[in-house]
Amino acid sequence: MLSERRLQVLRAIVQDYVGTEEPVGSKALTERHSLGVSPATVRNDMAALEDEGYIAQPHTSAGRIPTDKGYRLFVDKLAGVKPMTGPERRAIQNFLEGAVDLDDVVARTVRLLAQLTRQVAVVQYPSLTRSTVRHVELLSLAPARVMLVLITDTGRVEQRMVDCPAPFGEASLADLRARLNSRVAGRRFTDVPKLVEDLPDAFEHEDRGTVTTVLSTLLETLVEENEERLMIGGTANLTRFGHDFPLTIRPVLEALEEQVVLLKLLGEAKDPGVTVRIGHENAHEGLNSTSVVSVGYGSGGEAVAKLGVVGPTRMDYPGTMGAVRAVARYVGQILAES
Amino acid sequence: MLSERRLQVLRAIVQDYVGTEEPVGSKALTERHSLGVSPATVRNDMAALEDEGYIAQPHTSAGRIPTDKGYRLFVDKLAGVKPMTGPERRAIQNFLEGAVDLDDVVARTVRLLAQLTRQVAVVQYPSLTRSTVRHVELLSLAPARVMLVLITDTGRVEQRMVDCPAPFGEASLADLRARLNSRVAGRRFTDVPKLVEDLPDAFEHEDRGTVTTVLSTLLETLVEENEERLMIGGTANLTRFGHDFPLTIRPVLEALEEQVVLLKLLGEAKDPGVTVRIGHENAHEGLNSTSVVSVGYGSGGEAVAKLGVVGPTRMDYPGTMGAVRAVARYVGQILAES
DNA sequence: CGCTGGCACTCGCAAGGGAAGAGTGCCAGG
DNA sequence: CCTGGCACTCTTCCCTTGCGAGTGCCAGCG
Repeated sequence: MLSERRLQVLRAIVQDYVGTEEPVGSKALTERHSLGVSPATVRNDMAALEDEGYIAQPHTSAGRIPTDKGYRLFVDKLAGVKPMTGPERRAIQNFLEGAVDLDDVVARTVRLLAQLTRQVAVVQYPSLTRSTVRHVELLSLAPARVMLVLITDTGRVEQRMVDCPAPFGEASLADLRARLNSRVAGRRFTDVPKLVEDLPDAFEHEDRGTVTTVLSTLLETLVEENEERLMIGGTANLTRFGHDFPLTIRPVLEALEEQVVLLKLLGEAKDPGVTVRIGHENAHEGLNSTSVVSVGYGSGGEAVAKLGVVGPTRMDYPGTMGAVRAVARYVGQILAES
Repeated sequence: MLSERRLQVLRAIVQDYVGTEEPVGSKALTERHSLGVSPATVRNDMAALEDEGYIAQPHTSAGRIPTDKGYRLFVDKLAGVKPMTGPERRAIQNFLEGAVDLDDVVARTVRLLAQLTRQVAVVQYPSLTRSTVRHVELLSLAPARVMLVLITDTGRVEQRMVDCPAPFGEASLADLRARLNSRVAGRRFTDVPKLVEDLPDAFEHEDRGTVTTVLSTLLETLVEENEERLMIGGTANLTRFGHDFPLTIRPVLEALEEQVVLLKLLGEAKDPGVTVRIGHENAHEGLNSTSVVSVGYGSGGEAVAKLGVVGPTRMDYPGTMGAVRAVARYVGQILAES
């Protein structure tokens, strides 16, 4: 177990390193923080912290930098979440309120997060599977061609083209539309399959094929998980990564292009609160020198999607966590209103 | 006027520099290209080319590199567009054919372009203003709340919420929907305002306010030009920019985040064919060391949107132009089919 | 008149060699 | 258990030197 002072030393190291981006030595530490002890004592503490794996030195004659384990301890025990100031809150609210549609909400959120944290922001569109159905619309485009439009309570719209096995009359279409909506409107996506399974029985034999086709397209749309879209922004902030950054930035950019990777990344957040994954805790190897701060957001009490930022492990954790949490909260409000 | 041989020297310099990324000297040139003259002669030609501003030398004792003006001459006079090979064409087609919806088409196009050119790809969504209306749908969400869904022939879907001044019955809504569609379906967006201007007259007095509101929302959606969305990808290719790239890459990333800038960039393409803007020809100053290769694409004969790539001025122009042109062509086909 | 080989010159770049400085670990004393 | 002192280890920076690539110019040749 580490003594209280050693924890303070670790905290000081993290703070200084985050600020200066340079390995921090014992002398500088005692000068900048009033620890009440001499550099020599700090050196002993540092040696102990290094033995435990919380810090490391890049070269023999350099100062110490925190390891992933060190950051982890810092985040878990030593740092709180820095709340946003009043003006910041108001700015967030103002900025988000101007949004005209879901795309716009997401776009604004990304920009906002990127600006606040000065890092790369990732925002997932409200997930289909956790939303409820607001309305299903069917449009006849040709005798045997129907367009299916699905509208969710979060304002998201999905559309699919359906090629019917047989021509489908306007009357039947209207009938299907009405029956479908009366069953699924307002229901959760996960409940929809059960709710519609006996629907074809209500139709004439000749229409059943088409009804079945339409329904299966609907179900496909509902479960289609690769339809989990997201938006990223603030990639220009990657240039603040560090000195050796050509090597670092490349895999990060590549990872950011892989939606699958990103979704998994955000998806790992399980806590109701802000989740932080540091360095090697990220499964994807291109992101081994980055940390991901993420949180769920949603219109009601429950999270329908995630958002977060990706930055260097050397980041201002309290500030970033504060910003992420605040933005998620306000986005949730905006979604609830619309 | 430059002699034929000097033009060949310029072409050789561009080709070599693009290949090696290093300033090219007179000796290397004569070795790699059979110009039929000695290095000394080439030196004279180089001096002349430098006087004319087509090439420059980074340091006194280095080889020459092409200037923007040099690239311009190369693109205009010295290089053709390299057509895609058969297998490449087939790969493009296969890759694009799997798309399920417009978003997917655009996403695939971006990935494809980025991979083919190994550069940053930018694809604009088919513009609203140049498309035609496939269908307008109206959904009653609450007594005085209507959702307007607009579907275009390119498969794009836009939706807006409309708060009505007065409650609006289902019957009136159905009436409006029918009248609206019979007038505008299949028509070009630009014609819509004229087509609907007398529509409120057909309704009862009490509904006119609502009809007017719905219509004006529709018109807003049609003209809303900042709704010009686009998708970018392949940013990881930025790391191949060059050695001094931390300085170069930053402004480029920043420019790429500004949709406005990008749209303007693509928009500048006026030619029916592939447009190339080299270095300082780009208005935006962050893109002074990049070239933009863009072209319009569309489902029919007419272009409804643009796509292109952004890369270092030192790029393989013939290959890039070929890829951009081919992709645009196939995307157009895909859009026409859907 | 244009091309060619030769030659002197310029300069950037890489390698080598100190010198300086930062930071550490350890030890003896309070 | 903390502190000041001290020897030691590296990295970093700077300066010098040598090399090589590439140029520009010139005299000669077809």
